[in-house]
Amino acid sequence: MTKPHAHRPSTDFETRVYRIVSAIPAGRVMTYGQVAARIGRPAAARAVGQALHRNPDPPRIPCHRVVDARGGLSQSFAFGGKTAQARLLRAEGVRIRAGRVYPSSPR
DNA sequence: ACGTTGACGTACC
DNA sequence: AGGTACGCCAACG
Repeated sequence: MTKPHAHRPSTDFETRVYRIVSAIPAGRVMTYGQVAARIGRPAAARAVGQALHRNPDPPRIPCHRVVDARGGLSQSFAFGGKTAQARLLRAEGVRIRAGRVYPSSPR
């Protein structure tokens, strides 16, 4: 049974993105580019962002731990933008400053 | 099937 | 240092 009726037509790409992001431990962050590179598509950082935007299971997929190359938080983060994301990260011990995680934040 | 969109990245001014 | 321009990739209408 290959997918009876998936209401979520996740593609392989998305599946891999979610899988990698789900594995990011609390207190640590990864960049879109790193996730993309890990999938084998180093230039697909933008697509990674798209996939996270379509995050099917927010509570299960800690997408707040993904930031851009400069450590910048997501402006369009679900419900609250950077504020909400910053709050989640701070709760895990990640230092945020001016909407960005510190340069030396564990990756 | 094509064009547009978007939670990126890097180079350049 | 900050802002602009262009390139990349996958999903969607």
